[in-house]
Amino acid sequence: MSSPCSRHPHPHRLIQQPLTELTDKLRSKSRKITAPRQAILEVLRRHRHPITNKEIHAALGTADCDLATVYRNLHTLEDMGMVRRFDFGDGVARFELLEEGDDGHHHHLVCTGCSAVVEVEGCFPTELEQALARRHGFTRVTHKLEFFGLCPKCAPAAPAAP
Amino acid sequence: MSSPCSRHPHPHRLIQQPLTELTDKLRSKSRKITAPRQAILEVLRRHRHPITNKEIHAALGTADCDLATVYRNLHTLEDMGMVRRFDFGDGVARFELLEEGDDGHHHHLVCTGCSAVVEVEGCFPTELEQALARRHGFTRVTHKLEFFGLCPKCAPAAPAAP
DNA sequence: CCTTGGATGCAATCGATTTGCATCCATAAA
DNA sequence: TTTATGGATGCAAATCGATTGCATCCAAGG
Repeated sequence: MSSPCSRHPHPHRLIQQPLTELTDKLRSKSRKITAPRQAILEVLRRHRHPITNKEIHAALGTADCDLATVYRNLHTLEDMGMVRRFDFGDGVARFELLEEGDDGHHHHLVCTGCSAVVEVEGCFPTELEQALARRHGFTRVTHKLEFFGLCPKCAPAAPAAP
Repeated sequence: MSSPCSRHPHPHRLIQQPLTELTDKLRSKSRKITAPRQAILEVLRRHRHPITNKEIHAALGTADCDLATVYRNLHTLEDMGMVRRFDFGDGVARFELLEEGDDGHHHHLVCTGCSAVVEVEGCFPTELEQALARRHGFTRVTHKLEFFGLCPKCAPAAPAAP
C-alpha cells in the first residue's frame, strides 16, 4: 500500500453487500425500489471513497435522473443509516455506502492537490472524546476528523513551505 | 490520556494584543488601515470563540460596512495569518483572531443544541499525523478536528439515546 | 385492476460566498 | 499640503451547493 494517488481498494470497503440486500432494507422501511434509487445504490456500491451528489449524478449514465432526486435519495439513505456523510471542508457533501452493521465511523487523508483519498483506519480521539464529555458535562459526544496533505504525485508541484 | 500538543501560547484566549499591534502588522504588509477593517478587528478582539461573517457584520454597530467587505477582509486577514478559519460542519465559516506567534491550531466542543462552544485544550497527537504522512508518502499533513455533543443545558431536551 | 402515499421532474428559491465595476481614500511621494 | 496611485469599499449581479413547492407518476399492497 504505497500508491495513495491511485485508486486502490481499502480493506474496510472491499466487500459490498449485494444490491438485493440493500433493496430489502429499503422495502423493510416502506421505501420504494425505483429505478433512480437502484442506480444510485449501484454507483455507491462501485465507489470505495466518498463521492459527491454531482459525481453520483454524473456516474448514473443511462439511468439518468434529476439531480434533485440524487440529493433527496442521499438524504433518505442517510436517514436510514445506509450511507454516511463526510465533510472534506470544501463545502461539498460526500457519501459512502455503509456495510451492514457498520456505523461508518472512520477518517480520511485527502490530498489538497488532486483530491486523492486514502482511508485512515482506527479512530484515535475516542478517549479524548470521553474525557472531554466528562469534563464539560456534555453528552452524546462525537467528532469529525479529516487529514489533509500533499500526496507524492502533487508534492513536487507545491510551493515553498516551513 | 493522549499527550496534548505544545503549541498553545494562550490556551484560553483571554488576553488579546492591542489594536495598534494589529494595525502595525497590516501596515507592514502594505495593507491600509481603513475604518471597516479596524472595526472588524475590534469585533474579533472582543470575541473568544469563532464567529461568522454575518455575526461580525451584525456586531459592527456604528462602524457598519458592506457584508462583502467583511468577507473580503476576513480573506485578507486569513491570508496574512491574523485569523484562523474554522469549520463546524454547518456550511458557515467561522473565524478567530490569532495571538502573535500562535498558529491557532486547536479544536472545539460544540453543542448541537444551542451552539455553545468550548475550547478544547488537548490536541490530537502530532506523531500520529506524521506516521500517517510517512505511511502514505504525504507531505505537509494537517488535520481538522471538531467535537460535537449536547451541553448540560440542552441534554434534558434531547430525544432518546443509544 | 385500483388505490395510495412515496418518488420524481422541473423550476423556483435559498443561503453563503464571490466578483465585476465604478468610486473612494489611505498612504507615500513630490 | 498637494498629488498620484493602488488598495479598499459599496452595490448589485452572479455563483454554487442544496432545498423545496407542486403537479404528475408509479411501485406496492390490496
